[in-house]
Amino acid sequence: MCYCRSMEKVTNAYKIRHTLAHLLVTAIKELYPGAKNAIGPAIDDGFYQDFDLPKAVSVEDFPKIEKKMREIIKTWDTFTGREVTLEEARAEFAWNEYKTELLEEFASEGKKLTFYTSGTLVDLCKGGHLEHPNKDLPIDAFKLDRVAGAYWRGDEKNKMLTRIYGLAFETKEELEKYIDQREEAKKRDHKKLGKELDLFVFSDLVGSGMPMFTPKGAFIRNSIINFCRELNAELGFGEVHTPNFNKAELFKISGHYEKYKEDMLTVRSQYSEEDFFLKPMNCPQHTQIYASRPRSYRDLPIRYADFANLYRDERPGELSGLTRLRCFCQDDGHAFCREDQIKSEFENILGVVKKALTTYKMNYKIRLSLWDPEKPEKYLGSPEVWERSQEILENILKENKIKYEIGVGEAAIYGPKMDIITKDSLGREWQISTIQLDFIMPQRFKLTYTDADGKEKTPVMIHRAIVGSPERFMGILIEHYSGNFPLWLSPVQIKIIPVRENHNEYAKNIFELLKENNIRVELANEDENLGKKVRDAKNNKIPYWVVIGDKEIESGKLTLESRDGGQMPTSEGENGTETSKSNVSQEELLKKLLEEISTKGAAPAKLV
RNA sequence: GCCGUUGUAGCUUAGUGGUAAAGCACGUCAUUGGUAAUGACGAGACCGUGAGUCCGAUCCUCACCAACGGCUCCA
Repeated sequence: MCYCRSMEKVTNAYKIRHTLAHLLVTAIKELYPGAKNAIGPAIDDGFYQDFDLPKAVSVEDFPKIEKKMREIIKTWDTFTGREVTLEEARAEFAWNEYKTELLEEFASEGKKLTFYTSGTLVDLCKGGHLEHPNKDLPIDAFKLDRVAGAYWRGDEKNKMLTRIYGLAFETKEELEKYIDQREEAKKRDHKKLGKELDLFVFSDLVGSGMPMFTPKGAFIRNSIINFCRELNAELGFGEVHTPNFNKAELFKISGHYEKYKEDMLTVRSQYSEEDFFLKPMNCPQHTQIYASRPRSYRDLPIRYADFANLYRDERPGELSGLTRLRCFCQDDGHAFCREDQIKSEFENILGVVKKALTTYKMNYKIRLSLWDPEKPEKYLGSPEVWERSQEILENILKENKIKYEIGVGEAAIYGPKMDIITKDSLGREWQISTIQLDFIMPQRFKLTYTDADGKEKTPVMIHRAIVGSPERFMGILIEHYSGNFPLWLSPVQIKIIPVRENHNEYAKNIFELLKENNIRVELANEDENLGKKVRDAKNNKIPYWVVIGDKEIESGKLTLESRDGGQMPTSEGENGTETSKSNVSQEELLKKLLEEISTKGAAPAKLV
């Protein structure tokens, strides 16, 4: 069965991948009698195929399955299709409830039913195969990759099927290249680099999804937060400080209790009947700061920022490094404003988001996240309010000529949003920045302001985050920079390396000079040889180091060396590239460092 | 939570039904060395946790915990 999306381009690689999915079906049905095949599309790096299997398949069975596939392919001369009647289709797939469900659905939608045949295979399919599989399929350019569970039709209420993933390319070389690239990407993995560079740790005793940041890691996390603070000040967001747990009542009014109770952690007090909850977000509390005194239309927008810890009871299988945690924070902010202020508020925030991501040299895309009108129960508020608020957001993007894609069903429970999406080293997408429009929460908390005409009105609430969650963002940044943090984010910025013991004193003077100027400097005065000291600096991905020996002392000039040849690190950058050397005076060194730190480097971020 | 994989020293890994090996890192001593591995010696692990089978379990079985890759979810 194929799952060809009509938009999909039927390239040769597509045909190969799609044909392989059919081939896998045939092999599995021979090796596992009683196996039922469900869907099996071509994907970016190969294909997958879902099965309902009589017994478990594990990766150890892959060689046997691949061998069978290579046998069967010899018997596939042609791949031909023909249209069939609903009756014929029903009869052919009476044994397979998944196919039956699909063919009934296609028929009811008035779609044509087609069977495709090759060798002994007969499958319900739209087409898009190699015409002569035995001649055209490169049999050494595919490899079964992994096995995973997947719910039938993506619904967790349905039966879990076995999904077998395969890698497939047009040539063996491409396959090998892809596997190598994936290995390389794994070297950038923030979980691996986080350990190697001593940035954060987990402990079985502390619990899963609860990272502890070491001094170096905490430095980076704090630097990310402090940069958010600078940007918040620019936008007029005043930082507030709020408690970590609240009465349940707060979340009942906000609506989170009803919709997200399962994801909230309970706190019990021996002095009160009702449970408390560790807060999974800050917005309800911020409404109460707003509500603490009467507000005039002249006061708006009123803007609060918050970096409080948040707690979410994520399911164990969903946790992942720093990108998905149970305890984390957001660079959260809420603006309460009038309707006529929505546009400028959004534009200002968009501008600052762009500035931040430009500074970090991140690539990103913008998604307009809308509600799913077919599942209104997932959201708060009436369809009219949703239509109106979605239109406002879309118009802002259009007027500012900003490229965006639409994400149906990606909205927050209380309103539509603009999300900034970026990728990790393995190509998985993560939301970072977000700007959300909310007409609902202010109503639920009965927030008001007095308008120019003396009447009480309800403000609009804008929820926003510049980097999303500093922890997640740090994980993505580690991969983005391959651990080669720019100078302003580096826990250690420069290392002073004396060649021999008798150079230690001179080196110490330079160390003190830099330290007095708030440069994060280390002195390598341990009794080790030069090679080892330099190696340590490189392994720790320290941006700069200075070697001090007789030459330097005589000339009064320093030999400054840089981790990345003087270039700012890129996501393609890696350890071990050539370093650059230059001779500078102490004053020049200090000036150069201070300038690079204060500007944070600068080059336009690419909108992809 | 579900499907699959994994868990041996700080790190990376080897290995076995009879309580375990190596490299790096670490410590001591020697080496005063000009840019990715100076030498010698030493210390370091009840083999994720708990139970079971066995004369005996790191190894086999079960349960739990945790990590990784997916699915679902992601305020």
